[in-house]
Amino acid sequence: MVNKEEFRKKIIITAGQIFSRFGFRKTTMDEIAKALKMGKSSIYYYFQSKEDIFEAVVLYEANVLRNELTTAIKSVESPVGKMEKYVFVRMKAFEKLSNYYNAIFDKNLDHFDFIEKIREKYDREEIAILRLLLYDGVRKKVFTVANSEYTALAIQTTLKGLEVPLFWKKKEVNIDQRLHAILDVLFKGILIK
Amino acid sequence: MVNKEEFRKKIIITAGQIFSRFGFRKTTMDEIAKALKMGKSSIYYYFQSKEDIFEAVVLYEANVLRNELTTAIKSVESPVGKMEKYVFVRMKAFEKLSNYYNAIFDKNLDHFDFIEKIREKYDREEIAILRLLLYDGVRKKVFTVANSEYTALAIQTTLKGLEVPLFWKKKEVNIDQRLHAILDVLFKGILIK
DNA sequence: AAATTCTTCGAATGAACCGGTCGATAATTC
DNA sequence: GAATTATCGACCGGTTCATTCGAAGAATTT
Repeated sequence: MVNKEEFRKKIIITAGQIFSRFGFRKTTMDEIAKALKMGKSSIYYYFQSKEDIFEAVVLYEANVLRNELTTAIKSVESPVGKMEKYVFVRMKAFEKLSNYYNAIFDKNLDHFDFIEKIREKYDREEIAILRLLLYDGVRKKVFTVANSEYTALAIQTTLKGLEVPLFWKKKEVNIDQRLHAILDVLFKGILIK
Repeated sequence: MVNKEEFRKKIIITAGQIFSRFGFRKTTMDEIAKALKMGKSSIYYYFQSKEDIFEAVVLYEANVLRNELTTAIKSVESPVGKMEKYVFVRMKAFEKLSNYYNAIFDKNLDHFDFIEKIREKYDREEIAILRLLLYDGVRKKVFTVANSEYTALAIQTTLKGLEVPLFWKKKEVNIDQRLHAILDVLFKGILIK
């Protein structure tokens, strides 16, 4: 191995794939080890515990999401496009992540308070981004917003509302459809006539 | 409950959803019971064992697939359309079913020989359908096939080849793309010039 | 309404599983 | 060839899980 840190990352990515598929509980150390073609005990050379791996995965995944989101909004010019892109990428990511959450709501997972921390931090970042998108739209005379802070908060609340069914049942999700509808409403209520 | 058989079916459908998501091994009786809003022990009034439920689910699912396939090919007129539709529906179904298989390849699942039986029966049926589709195409002067039996077998082999990556890794599957390519090749090699 | 049958369930059980430890032993570095 | 780094098999104790069993709640029959 080139480097211990390198290999930790490999573990994080591999474990992340399994976690995201089966959740924390249903994923076993043996599976992770097998996927890495190594003995179960070897993993403990790199991580203290299963929970530690999980934490690292969530941290890593949060970073990936952050990057995806920032590149996503950079890839489009128009305020409407940026907002659309942001919302889509965000929801797509949460769809993928829903299994992590399912795992967490699973049982007595009180000791995962770091998730709460991440979520809070991420929420603040999201508000900031949304406010920026709104502000940019206003500057370009495409949006009309009384108070960007409050509007950003409102949008975030809506997005969180969309998350719920994802974590509720894996059944058919008409998310796309509802997403379009919501964006439509959002813009029609926001755009300068 | 209206009827014991009715309720067995309900169990099969509910259990099927969970099995298809987590596989045989990772699905617990408690989960099935909870999804049915009943005590775990109650399930044993309807089924002898977890394996029995699994068998019933696979049987049921095989039937569903059969129906989907026959209605699919009936929904289109042209031989090319029939063949396309058949192949698409079949691959879509196998994509969904891949988790079942993952479950089976999991461990020492030797006692699931009924799967082998079903597969054999299904393979024979598939050959029959494919041969019919080919024969129909020939009759309508759209296909030109030397020996419909052999050609049907060749097509089936190709389809099975497509299954492999599904059961290999859950990773991004560019199945759709490859499917199109294969159908293209198939028709170009088969169609009357 | 008593008896009988159908259905549900909580508690118990024994076996398998699983996260984590430990000491041995390769593999690599110095 | 000693020291350090990395891997692993075997094991442990607690947990989980499929399954059993007997009790008892509903429903039906007598």
